[in-house]
Amino acid sequence: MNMSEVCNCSTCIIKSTPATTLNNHELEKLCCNSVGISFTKGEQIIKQGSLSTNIIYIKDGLVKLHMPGPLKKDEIIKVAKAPEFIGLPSSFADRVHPYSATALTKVDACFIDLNTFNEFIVSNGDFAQRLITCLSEDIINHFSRCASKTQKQLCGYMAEVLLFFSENIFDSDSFEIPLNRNELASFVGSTRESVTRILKDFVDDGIIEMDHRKITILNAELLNKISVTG
Amino acid sequence: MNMSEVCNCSTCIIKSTPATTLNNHELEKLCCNSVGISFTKGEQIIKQGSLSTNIIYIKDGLVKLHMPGPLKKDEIIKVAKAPEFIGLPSSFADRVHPYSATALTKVDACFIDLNTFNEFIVSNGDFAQRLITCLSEDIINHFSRCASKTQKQLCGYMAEVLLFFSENIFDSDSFEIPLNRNELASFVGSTRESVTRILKDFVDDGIIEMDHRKITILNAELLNKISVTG
DNA sequence: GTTTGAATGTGATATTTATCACAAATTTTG
DNA sequence: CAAAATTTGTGATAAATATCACATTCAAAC
Repeated sequence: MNMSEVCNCSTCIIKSTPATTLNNHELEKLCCNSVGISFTKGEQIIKQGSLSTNIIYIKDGLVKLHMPGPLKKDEIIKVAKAPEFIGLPSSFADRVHPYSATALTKVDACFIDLNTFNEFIVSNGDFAQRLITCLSEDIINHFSRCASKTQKQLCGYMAEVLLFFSENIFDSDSFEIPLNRNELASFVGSTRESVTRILKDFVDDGIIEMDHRKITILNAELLNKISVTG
Repeated sequence: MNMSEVCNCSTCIIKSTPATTLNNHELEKLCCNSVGISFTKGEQIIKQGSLSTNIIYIKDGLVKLHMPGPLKKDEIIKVAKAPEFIGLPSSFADRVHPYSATALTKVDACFIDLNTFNEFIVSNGDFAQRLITCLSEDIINHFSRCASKTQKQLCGYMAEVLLFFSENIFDSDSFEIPLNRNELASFVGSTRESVTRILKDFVDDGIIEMDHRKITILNAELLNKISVTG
């Protein structure tokens, strides 16, 4: 964790949507009440159970949100890609984070003082409105992800997840999955062994090519069909 | 659907948390831009795919939020109990409802003009803040429900659902489940037959008493243990 | 009150996925 | 680079749940 980041909110080019509504004065205030922090791969950004005293904005990198499920098993709720806020809901509801967040790559984050953020919400209606949109989109995404997970069987959901990485995260047919098999399992809600087997099936059927974590999608159309069919 | 409700926002005693921050002038405005509508059991309040042009606030009754999952199967996302907003996220994100809402009992609802609501967000910071809290709580609840659903096996999640109805909805050990077996199945993410069997097991083990949809929890402690153990 | 249709229960069976046990490969560490 | 630790693959088996087919009960309509 490196806190020596020198950066200026006014000139920052990776502003969040809400932050684009801030005027110069507000941006200065934001700058004085936030700090840039870098994390290396594997470092914990949010610790489940801790108090949420900062708003966390990811400027660069990939993050996994995960929580120990009702049973002991760790469950990955979401793989988030910068730029994006993480842990927003817990800042406004419980105040205590129900989940952890861990860096999957090198991550640059801004930690913003919660009170300052709240002042913007109260004093700047547009800011509040944009923030509400961010939260709303997050819920809706989660709804559909959850529905897929419950209804599709494993191969269908695995296919969806591969397409998610390809389309939403890496924007490429070829990418290195930032999760090991165990993490993949807790992302799709299954076990390491089952994940291995499904992936092998995809390889055998010529749908993907795989070299450890490196995956190349050879037949996106078929993969999509599997994802849709379930 | 009955639109002849006469009610006054200023004197309304089932105000939403955000609405408690409104001053007299704003309440009057709310009143002019909202309308009370009643629904009978089974009526559709939100139709999936329709445009969200109103904020919907449930003043009385039970509602199910449900959407056709990735496969054809209907999935019940949530059983909501008044007082509560429904369909909030879609009003601020997509504008098109990703799910339907159907009355499980007689329902009294307020349909509030979206523009008016947005004006409050922009002009009244406290209103915005309370609304953000509502949304945040909703996400966090959904996170944990989703985690339970994926990780617990059916009997564990069924137990959780029974306790949910008992504790969160009816506040009683004895209640009439407002869903038929098929709906229950799409709530817990399983099939009608499996739901029947699990429920029967609970009866056989003396954990619940059951007469059709009427359920009495005899051994809440054990039910809770099953829910926690998964 | 019969009739009709929907909802529910139940057994037999098939599928899917988890679990266990261990081997092989890979990465990390000293 | 060797040793240790972690991650991954794989087969055999078990467990959970879905599916199918049909009987039964319940609710609604005439």
